[in-house]
Amino acid sequence: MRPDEDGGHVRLNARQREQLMRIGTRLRLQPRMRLYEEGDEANAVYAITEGAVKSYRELPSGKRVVCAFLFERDLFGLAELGQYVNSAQAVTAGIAYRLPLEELARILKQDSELQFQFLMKVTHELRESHRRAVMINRKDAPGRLAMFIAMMHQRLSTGDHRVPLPMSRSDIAAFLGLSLESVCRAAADLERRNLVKFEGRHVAIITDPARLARLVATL
Amino acid sequence: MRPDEDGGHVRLNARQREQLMRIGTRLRLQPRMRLYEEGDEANAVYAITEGAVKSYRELPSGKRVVCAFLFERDLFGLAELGQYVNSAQAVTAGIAYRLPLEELARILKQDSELQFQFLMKVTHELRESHRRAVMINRKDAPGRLAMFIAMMHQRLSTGDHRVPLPMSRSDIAAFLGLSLESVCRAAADLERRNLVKFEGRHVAIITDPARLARLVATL
DNA sequence: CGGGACATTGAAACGTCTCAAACGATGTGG
DNA sequence: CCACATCGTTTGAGACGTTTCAATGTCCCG
Repeated sequence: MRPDEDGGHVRLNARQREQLMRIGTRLRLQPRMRLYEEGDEANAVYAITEGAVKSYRELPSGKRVVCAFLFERDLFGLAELGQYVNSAQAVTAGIAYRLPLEELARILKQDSELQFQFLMKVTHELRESHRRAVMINRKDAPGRLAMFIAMMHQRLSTGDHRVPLPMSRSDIAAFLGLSLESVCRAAADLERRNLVKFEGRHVAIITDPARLARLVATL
Repeated sequence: MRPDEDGGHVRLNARQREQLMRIGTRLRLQPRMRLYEEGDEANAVYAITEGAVKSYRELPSGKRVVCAFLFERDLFGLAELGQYVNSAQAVTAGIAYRLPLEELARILKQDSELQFQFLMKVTHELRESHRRAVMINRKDAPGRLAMFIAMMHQRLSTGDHRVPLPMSRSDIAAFLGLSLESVCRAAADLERRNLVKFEGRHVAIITDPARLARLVATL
C-alpha cells in the first residue's frame, strides 16, 4: 500500500501524467492572478508545475488567513467539491494545469491507481495542515518564523542553505497568524542572533543550521 | 461529481457499509484508550460509529497539540500512510471499527466508487482543518471558544441548544492553542455575558443564539 | 471517606497587537 | 532626469490580553 513517494510528494508515472495532460489546459500564472474565488462554483482542480500560489480565506473584517502555499507538484482546488471555500491567487509567475472536474472524475473512476495517487496527495496535504497547527501553537514569533523557514527549506530544497521566500511578509503573517510587524521583528531577531541572514526580502540564508534546528525543535 | 453528502458527512450505501464491516473488527472504546501512537507502523484505518476520539501530537516539551476531534461517521488514521504521525486516544466510551490497511487497499482498488467516498472524506477533513486555522487566527480567547462551541454544535447537532463537550478543558485548550486557564476564563466570560450557560463541564447551553452567532462571525 | 485528576480564580510578567511614523523600492509623468 | 506617488517594509512606543505561577475548589472513582 505504499505509493511512490518522495518526501510526501506523489510521483505519477508517464501514462498517468499524459492522461492528465490530455484533459488539462495549461495556464500561464502571473503574479496576483486569481484562479478562483471563494464561493465560485468548483469546476476544476489545479496542478502547479512551476511558481507559487496561495490559498486563502477572506474574513468579514477584511483580514485574510492563508491556508496554504502551493508549489510545484502540488494540487489544489480539491479541498472543496461543491463550491470553492477558499480563494487562490498566484504569488509569482509560473505554470499550472487546470483539470476540469467532470473529466477528471471520469478518469479517476476508470483508473483506480491514479485515484489512489490523488488520495495520497490530499492525505499529504492534511498532514501538512497538521504541521501548520503545531507551528501556530508556538507562542513566540521568532520560533514560528524559524519553523516557517525550515518548512520552506524542506519543501523547496535547493541543496544549499538558501531558502526562497517568494511570498510577501503580509502573506507570511497571514499564514502564521501574526501581524505583519511581528514577522518583521521576528526576522530582525533571527538575523540579530545570527541564525539566518536575509538577502533582499525573498531569500533567507541559513547561517547556523544547527542552532536554527535547535530553535525549531524547541517546542 | 457530487457525492451523497450531508453537511460534509459522506454517506455510504448499504453494500459499501457491508463490505467494510466484513474486513473490519469492532472495537469497544474505553475512555483514555490509545488506538495508536505516533511513530507506530500504520497498518489500519479507523472509523468511529459512536463516542469521541482525539488525534494529537506530543511535543518534545511535553505539550500537546490536538489536531482534531473525531466523532461518529469520522474516519481517522488515514492521514499518515507509512507511519502514524499523530497519536489517537479515545475521549469517551464508544465504538470504532478497525480496518486493516492491506485489505482496505484491495477493496478500494476494486470499488472505485467507495474509494471516491474516501477521497471525499479526507477532502472534508482538510476543509475542517482549514476552518480550524481560521479559528486559531482569532486573538481573543472568548471568540475562539465561541467558535469552538458553534463548531461542536454544528457537528453534534442535537436539535436544541444543548452542545455536548465530551473532551476536557485541557483538550480544548490544546486544540485552540490556548492555555487551560484561558479556556476557563473564556468560558466564564461567555457565561457572564449570557451567551451560553454551562451545565457541569461537558455541556454548554446556548442561551442567546443570535448574539453568539454575531460573536462567532466577528472575525 | 479520601485520593487524585481536573477545573477555577487571582496577581504579576511577558510579548504581541495596534497606532504612527520613517524608510525603501518601483513606476509614472512632468 | 528628477520629482512624486504608491506600495510594501521596517522600526518605535504604549496598551491590551494571554501566559505563567500559585493557591483553592470541585468532581469522580476506588
